[in-house]
Amino acid sequence: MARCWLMKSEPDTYAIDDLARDGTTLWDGVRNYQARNYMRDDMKVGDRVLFYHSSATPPGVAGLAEISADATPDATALDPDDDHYDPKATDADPRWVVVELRHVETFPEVVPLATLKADPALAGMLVIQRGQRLSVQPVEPAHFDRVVALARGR
DNA sequence: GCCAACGTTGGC
DNA sequence: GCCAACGTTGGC
Repeated sequence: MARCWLMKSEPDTYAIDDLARDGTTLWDGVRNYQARNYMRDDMKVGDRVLFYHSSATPPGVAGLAEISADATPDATALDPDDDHYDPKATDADPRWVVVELRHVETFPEVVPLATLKADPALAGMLVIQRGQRLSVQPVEPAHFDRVVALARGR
């Protein structure tokens, strides 16, 4: 059974429209161990993803994606010229991973964080918790489906 | 721009 | 191993 996830991106850096244009993208630059462990250990091809715009107006879920390749080493950690370079990463122990995301759908309108917070059906969803900064989060299937329904105006 | 929350680092 | 200091995230 495919799992469900929420992945955050600042649209100024990489937005759902960029993913729609590219088709697929390598999700690089993650430098948080919990997020990495989810990507490395639990994400599998075919998993469903809520694509979330953070630090946006408004912040919220902008569309859907799916995992199109399992975790592989993150080359940006090994590149001294890259913003995400990690001097502790080596070829033998790359430390960080990427997964590949494929665009599935761009919602007609972003489902705002405020809407998620106001929906009783989404009580307990991680992204609406105060102080929840994790950029890769597991999502319960019922919550995932509810967000999709909200995007459809239902 | 502010600030709360959280993760990481490094001295001890 | 503790914990203070610092850096980052991200909503508002």
